[in-house]
Amino acid sequence: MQARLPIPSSTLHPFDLANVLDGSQDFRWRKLEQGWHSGVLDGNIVHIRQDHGALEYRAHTNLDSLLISYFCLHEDIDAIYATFSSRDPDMAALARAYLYLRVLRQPDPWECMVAYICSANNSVKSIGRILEDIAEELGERVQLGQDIRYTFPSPERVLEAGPVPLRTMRLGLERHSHILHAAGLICSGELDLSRLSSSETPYAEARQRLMQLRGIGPKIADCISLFALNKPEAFPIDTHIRREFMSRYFPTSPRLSDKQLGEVARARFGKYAGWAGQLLFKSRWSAARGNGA
DNA sequence: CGCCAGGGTAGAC
DNA sequence: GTCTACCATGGC
Repeated sequence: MQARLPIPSSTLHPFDLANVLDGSQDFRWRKLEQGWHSGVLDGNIVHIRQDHGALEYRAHTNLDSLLISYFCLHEDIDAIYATFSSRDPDMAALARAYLYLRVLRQPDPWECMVAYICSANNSVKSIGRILEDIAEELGERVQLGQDIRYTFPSPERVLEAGPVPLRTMRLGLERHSHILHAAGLICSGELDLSRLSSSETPYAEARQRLMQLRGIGPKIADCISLFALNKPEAFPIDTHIRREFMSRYFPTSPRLSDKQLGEVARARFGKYAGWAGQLLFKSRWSAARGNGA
């Protein structure tokens, strides 16, 4: 089936699909021809492209609500940006440079968890390759037109497959055991990701729970909280954001610890600190890759 | 060939 | 609490 979703118009922060998907948050999107993008969301293969003020997609079932949530089409984007850019000229300038940027709300916290466990000391390209390898080996084949993709396997599927497939993939840095460990906790009910995703679970609690897992430290717990658990105040601190934040705001002060930096950032940017952090990341990331914007 | 990649961990102080 | 070596793999 084909469908169209209207995109709420914003002159301040217009929607730009290609740039939104290039944000290095969700690693499995592929570019097709004529502006189409191929993705696998929550077990569904989907093709998307932007047609001016609408999002056009092809899928086997109606994915309206899933896509609205994923792209935050129901949110007041201008209001979100206003929370951190109205009182911060520097951040307002950065927001103008990256008008389109959005924090995606990934539908499967488990997949997001695996992705960012694999992100430790690894390149974005390698992370994407690992996720595709896991999907092709343990997921289910899905097809749309000539496009063949694989769903991301459930924790139950990963657990039942055991250590051999993951070990064979040579993920490096004990990542295979970290993934299997997390899958075991989810399947036994010791780790309830849907509860952590609930608005009743505060950011600090979700973060602390995630950090009890092997291979998940402060940074990766923040990434999962921000990208998949609906905790917009999570502020992942990596080398890019640290350098960008310190050079912009504290160029001469001594080094802040990660904990201090996170607290300062939340005090400065407020509830949507994570969105501000993504702007900082985008700035540093684009510069490092030689892109002007 | 060497260096780096959206860090985490254990062990030392 | 902070600092350090080490971790495995692929890209460039």
